[in-house]
Amino acid sequence: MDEPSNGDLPGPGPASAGSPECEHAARRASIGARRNPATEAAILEAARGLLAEKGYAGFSIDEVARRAGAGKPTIYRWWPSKADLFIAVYAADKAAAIAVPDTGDLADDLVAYTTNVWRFWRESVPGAAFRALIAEAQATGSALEVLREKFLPARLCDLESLFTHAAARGEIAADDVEGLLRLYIGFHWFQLLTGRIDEDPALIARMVGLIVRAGRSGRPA
Amino acid sequence: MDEPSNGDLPGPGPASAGSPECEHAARRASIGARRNPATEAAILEAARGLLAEKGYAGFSIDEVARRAGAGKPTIYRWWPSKADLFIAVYAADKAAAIAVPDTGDLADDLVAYTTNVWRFWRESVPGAAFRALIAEAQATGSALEVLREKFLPARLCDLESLFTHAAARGEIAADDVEGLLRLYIGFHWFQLLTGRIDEDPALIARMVGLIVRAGRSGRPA
DNA sequence: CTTGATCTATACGGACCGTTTCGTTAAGTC
DNA sequence: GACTTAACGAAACGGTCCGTATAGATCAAG
Repeated sequence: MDEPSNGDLPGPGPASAGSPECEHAARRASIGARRNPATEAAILEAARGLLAEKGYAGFSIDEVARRAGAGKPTIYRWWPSKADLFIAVYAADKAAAIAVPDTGDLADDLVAYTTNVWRFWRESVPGAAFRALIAEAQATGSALEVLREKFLPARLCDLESLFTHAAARGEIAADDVEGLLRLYIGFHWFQLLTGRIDEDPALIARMVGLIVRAGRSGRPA
Repeated sequence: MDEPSNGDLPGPGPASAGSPECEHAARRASIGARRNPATEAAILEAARGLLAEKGYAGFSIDEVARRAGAGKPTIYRWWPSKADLFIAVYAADKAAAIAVPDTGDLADDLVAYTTNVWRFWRESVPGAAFRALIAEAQATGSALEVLREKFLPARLCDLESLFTHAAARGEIAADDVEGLLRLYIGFHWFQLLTGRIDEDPALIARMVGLIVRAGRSGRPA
């Protein structure tokens, strides 16, 4: 996640003294003129939990702020849009995420990889974050841009490497890599967006079979 | 559009309020214990216009009611959710919509059909309605159900007939029809949701080529 | 004439938005 | 040590939208 880090903030209010100070120790005050990691963690964790519980519909900045015990301005300072927050949540889990198999057989690799990704989407928060991001992208143009220019390329490179490796081995035609990739990604989206990522594993094998066949029959003889 | 009572104007607003001649829009009163077609048309037209202008983000029931000169309860009575309204808007235009080619060649048919559909999505409101419906389906579970159980099957049958006809001709294996259909629909969605339905027509031909090849190589020899 | 469904209009309580103000805290700088 | 700078939580702003409730008017059907 990139840091906006624009030093273009309106100055703090004029200083004055005197206040009731009998608060619990739980409050996370500023740690000075820099970002408080505890605050960031609390916000991301709150966003994560809220997304897991309520999904896209029930996701609000107000509620994230409440849960995190954070101020809304703090959230808006670093994640100017919901899309940014969704991406951050996705990225936080993505680290410990998905193994990219390389067995030397495209079909086997695709089945293994797809099974992993679907489980990742199904069993953890990022699936909800991904769906939310796509939905948000249909609402606001800036979210669409973020999705297309920033999120998508990063997400695709693993899958792309599967296809390019297969092309290097001669399993499929190099010219078809991009088309096959797009076809397969589309299938992923379709399943995710219609709530069908928990279907029969045999479906994965069948669809992978189609993809591989398409690529194989396009090889230069 | 039939104006049931535009001549005598039975007192707009409270009984004493005068100057009916100054009113530019005739108030649509009830026409009795049945649905007023003029009201329905006005609401759908307002929804259509609003969707075209503002897209999913700027779409609100309040604004539709304002534009249609209708009461919110009237809208909620017939279209309990936004999803229902989106579907109605889509269906209203779909009538005069998309020809289903049948040239006897699957690739030609798919290219022609896809070109038509993409133009339909691009140049008219239903594309926005479709995107909005998908987005809404990520937010609320009921919208997802409507999308999956009601909207999708109706939209898919045209495309499905292309594949089943091709299977009947022996162009592709009958077993692959459903998989190919899902693959191709997924591609459609991916392009639509990432704002790429205006890309190079050559893309369509290339992707259709992949699909047809996958089906062809799966035929029983 | 009564019943019942449909219409517009308005108001409601509540949630959320994105921003602003306020006073506090502490790191960085001189 | 004093001053500057920026991040912090809390609260409140005006505004929009939600979905529902209420009220009075209209008209078809029984």
